[in-house]
Amino acid sequence: MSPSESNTSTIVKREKVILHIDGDAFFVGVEIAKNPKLRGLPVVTGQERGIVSALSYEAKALGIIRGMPIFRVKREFPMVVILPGDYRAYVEYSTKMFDIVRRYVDDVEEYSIDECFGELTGLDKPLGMSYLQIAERIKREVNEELNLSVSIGLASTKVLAKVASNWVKPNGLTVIENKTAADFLQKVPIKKIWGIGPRTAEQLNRKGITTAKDFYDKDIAWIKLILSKPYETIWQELHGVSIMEIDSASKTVYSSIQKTRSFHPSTNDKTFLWSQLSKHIEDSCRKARHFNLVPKKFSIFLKTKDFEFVTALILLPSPSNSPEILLSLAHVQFENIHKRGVLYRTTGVTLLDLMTDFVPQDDLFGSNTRASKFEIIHKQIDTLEEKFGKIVIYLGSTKSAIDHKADKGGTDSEDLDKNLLFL
DNA sequence: TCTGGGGTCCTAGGACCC
DNA sequence: TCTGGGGTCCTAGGACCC
Repeated sequence: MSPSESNTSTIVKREKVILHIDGDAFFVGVEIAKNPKLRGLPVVTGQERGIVSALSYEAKALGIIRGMPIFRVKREFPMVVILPGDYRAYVEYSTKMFDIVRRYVDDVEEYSIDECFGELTGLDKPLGMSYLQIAERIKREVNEELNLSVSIGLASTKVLAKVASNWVKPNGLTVIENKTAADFLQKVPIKKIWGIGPRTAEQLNRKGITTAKDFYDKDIAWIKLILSKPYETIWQELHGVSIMEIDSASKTVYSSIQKTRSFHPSTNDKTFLWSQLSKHIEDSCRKARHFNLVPKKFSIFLKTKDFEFVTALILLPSPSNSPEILLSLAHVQFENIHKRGVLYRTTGVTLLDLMTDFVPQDDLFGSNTRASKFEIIHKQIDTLEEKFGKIVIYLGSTKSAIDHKADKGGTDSEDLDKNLLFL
């Protein structure tokens, strides 16, 4: 190589090849894989939640939609098979699906339980297959080994790969080349593009942009002028310029931990609302301890019947994942934000500014000494709970939230009584 | 007392995703 | 989709500092 060549950074910008794989009606797909007799039947999951979480294509054809109350499904569509969610199995199948992709691809981003991206760029030569053949192999192996239907997209960017995998569903395999991207985008409503939600779609609609092609045809300067950075990225990606990297670092750290629950009917009952928050604080702290994370602050919120948020942000004097500490601070704020006569439908807690491996420093006022005692207790409780394989111990302030759940569950209430202990 | 210009850090809130 | 639960990222604006 001559000096001039090496100087002029002769990095040929090779187009990337990105694969996106998306499970078809994943939860229901797993249920069918577990029990093939269900194939071809209208099936929904979500029995335990009281609303439809996932549904088979046959169920969709009947007019059932996600979020529909289970009682309505029972009443209006008695032929439908209603199943409780089996999250363990979904995770298991998900892992197996990603493992199949990893047989061919090193760089895999697990985007959600039923979706991943894979970086195929340059793998055609070593694998001795075309990119399309690699995708076909992956698809066939998932189909045959897991009895699972998936749709795959192949394109030069993540955003286009998402468009592609969505193009033919279920059981599709679609390639979008940069040359033909515009033709595809003509038939895609702008709100269907990954990263463009209802707010931005509406804003764009008002400016006459209704299809992804309309957006594609705009000048980048125009995009910059009226939208923010993420939308510039989307525009570039639609044009085949890969900006978004495949993020294969496996996800073990969280930057926040959230627990929320809605209930029906909405209520103003202070004791009940507080016990819900109490449970959320306990559950979120438990999760934080499990991942060895400690929040520096946290927020509590109430959502009104009309979907209005009221939140309170609380700074911890010293980082802690002991619920007792958070509870005492949260209680004051709860008193502040709870308004008489307002009906609430949801409560929630978010742990924020999570630090890892926190070792409490002693301070002059001994507040950390207090925290340490709680920490010791919780460590012991966590060990105990792990041994029994289920949660056995809650604080007294949480009791009525648990009782409420038992009421709703009906048959579980005996079980719950036997295995729960309140401090 | 008033006047600049420019940098960093933090926060609240908005928007999005599955 | 009249709306479940769990997340992430970006940005405008304020505080504070030369």
